[in-house]
Amino acid sequence: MTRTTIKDVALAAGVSKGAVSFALNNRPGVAPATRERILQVAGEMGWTPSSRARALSVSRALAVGLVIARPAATLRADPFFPSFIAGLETVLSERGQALVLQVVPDRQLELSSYRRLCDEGRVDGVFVTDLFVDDARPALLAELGLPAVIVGPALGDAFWPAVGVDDAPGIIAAVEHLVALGHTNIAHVSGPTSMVHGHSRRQAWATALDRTGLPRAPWVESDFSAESGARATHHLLDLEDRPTAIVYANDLMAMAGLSVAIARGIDVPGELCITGYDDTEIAAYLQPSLTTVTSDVLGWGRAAATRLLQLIDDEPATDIPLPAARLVVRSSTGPAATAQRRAATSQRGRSATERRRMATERRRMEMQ
Amino acid sequence: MTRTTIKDVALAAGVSKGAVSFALNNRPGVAPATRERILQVAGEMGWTPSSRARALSVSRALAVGLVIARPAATLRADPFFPSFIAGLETVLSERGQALVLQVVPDRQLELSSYRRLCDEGRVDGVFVTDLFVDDARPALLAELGLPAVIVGPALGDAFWPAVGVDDAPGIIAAVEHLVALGHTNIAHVSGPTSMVHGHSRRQAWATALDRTGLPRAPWVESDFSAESGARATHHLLDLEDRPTAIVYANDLMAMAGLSVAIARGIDVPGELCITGYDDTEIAAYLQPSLTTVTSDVLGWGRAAATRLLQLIDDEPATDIPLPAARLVVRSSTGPAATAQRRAATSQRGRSATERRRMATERRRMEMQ
DNA sequence: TTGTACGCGTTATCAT
DNA sequence: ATGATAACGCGTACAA
Repeated sequence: MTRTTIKDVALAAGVSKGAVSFALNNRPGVAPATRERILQVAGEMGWTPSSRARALSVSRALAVGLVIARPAATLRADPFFPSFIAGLETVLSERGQALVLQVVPDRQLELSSYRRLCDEGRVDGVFVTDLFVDDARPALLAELGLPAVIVGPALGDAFWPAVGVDDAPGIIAAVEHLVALGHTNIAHVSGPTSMVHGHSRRQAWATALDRTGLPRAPWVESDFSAESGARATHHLLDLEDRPTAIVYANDLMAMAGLSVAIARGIDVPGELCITGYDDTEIAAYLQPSLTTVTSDVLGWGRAAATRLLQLIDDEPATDIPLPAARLVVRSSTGPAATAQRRAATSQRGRSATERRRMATERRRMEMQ
Repeated sequence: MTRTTIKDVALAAGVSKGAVSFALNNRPGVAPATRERILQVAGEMGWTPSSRARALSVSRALAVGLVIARPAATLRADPFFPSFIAGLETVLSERGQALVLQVVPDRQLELSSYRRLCDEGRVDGVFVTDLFVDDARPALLAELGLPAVIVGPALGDAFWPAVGVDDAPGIIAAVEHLVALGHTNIAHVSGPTSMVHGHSRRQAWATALDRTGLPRAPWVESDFSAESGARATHHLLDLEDRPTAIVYANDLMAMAGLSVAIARGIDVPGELCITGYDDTEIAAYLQPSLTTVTSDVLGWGRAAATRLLQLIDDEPATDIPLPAARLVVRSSTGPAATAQRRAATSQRGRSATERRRMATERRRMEMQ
């Protein structure tokens, strides 16, 4: 028993292949009665057009590509891709487009990966994620003539459309939240500033500080990993003029930082406030729970997919509104008045035991 | 400027299309000199065979599929898929196979998703993950005649080959580790026992307890989420005969449980020991760091991909050895002698302040 | 080695 | 307006 083809259906319905094709893609030129009969027969025979044949004949891959250039170790800790891909899928699957995924360990292979996807005609367009400040991909894709959507904040001279949740508002909100609580020494642990989202979050932090007229605060460039977050935190806590708050560029580093603080006997948020970015599942369940920035990554994926399909089909771009990144205040941030006083007296003044008592007291209250 | 095809290359090299095809797939029947010249010309013209045309002519999709049936919320917190996919890719990409990924929100859509992938001829085979104890997919795929590899521990009457890291040894090692430390009341927080990995981990826990002759201990069925882990932990800690150790079926629930314990003023590992499963990136950086089970998910992906391609090509199965899941001992587990004593006296005996002092003392030591 | 049929829909051309 | 016919897309594979 071989696969049923359009020919079989045509034969069974007593019409030509063309008629079947027209009926299926409901295009004019087929009498309503005939169309009905054809669809009926096709349904009975359980025929679905072969996407390989279709792809060849329409000169389209009927698929789009996503290349992720990350070592497996850093990929598994990132909550972004699973949600983003889930978002893409909601749009792609209903439009009959497949998602071809490639994972490569570094940026060099990434370029050849895009090139191959294009040369082999596997995809009609691609998503570009994890953009670097100096990224070769947009130019390569322009040269290849392969439609692309940049996933992330728009770059200056964007040849390709960018679809992204701007991360600045979230970071700015975090800083403003801390300022409102009375903090004046708000440090930052950034991602690699060679990456667009590492850079933009650092920039947002600096801008927010400038706006409020606060003096420069220390920052450490890290790489989004737990290990780098821990190291950066140790560095900041060893400073003469220790910050009373640290804004991290992601949750993973923030969580590692939180642990470092606890291990050093520093009370959070009493003596040190911490904010993250991503709103990881576990963030709300930490002790203390993590104040962080959340964004609609699922919607982001939907928007990116929609935009790419428009680009591929030469349709005009519709504006897809995305909710801005939003600060979620939890218990890793708190009033600075207290924090200030405590930080000032922590070395000698108040005893370590007393500080711990206060910390536990607060936890009890949080539990209700 | 239109795409260059095999015809263009043949013309330029002064040979027939067939010759070019033979040369490219280095098959006999072409003189070495001619072959050389053809490849030379093809290289200069930058020609890569169109995978759509190839797919149609060889009656193969040249792609394999992975369908993930998870709501986005639970998908983003799972460290498994990113690593697993990275593992798949190392094998697939070098074999010229594309990975078609589908994400659907529930099990019902999952079935139609596989069916469509097959009917449209998009893939030559698929991976089946997140197997349920009573799962309809193996039968469906057998009926469709679509090659499949079950990702996970082998089921009884496996029609399809299963490739998986057995999770039992890891859980058993965790229990034995706790027993060796002197624990006698070792509870378990499981995943859904309707899922194979939820079931098998619970089973492993029970088996390990039986082996050591310990009495039945309480367990709570949860759903792998942080929220359910927290709830289960509260339940266990409210028991009359409170466990001194809890083995969780994944890190996310374990981390939530850890926070619950801390919030309730219960010292970990002093009064309660905790183990997870997955070895999430953050696990090593928690305070206390989490004892958990690690497995080579990347290698698992490689093995699954290798096996599926063998199945598709009707090649004999080669045995791909996978390292067994391994316990990683960190500081969320500790001597039970102490734990026992403390648990017994915690209500009245030793004061809360004193317990906190000891906890902090230990943290200091961990930091070195 | 070459010529050509084939895989399977889509679409342009043509006849009714 | 309906529907049939045939060319096309691009490699692969077999007969010549």
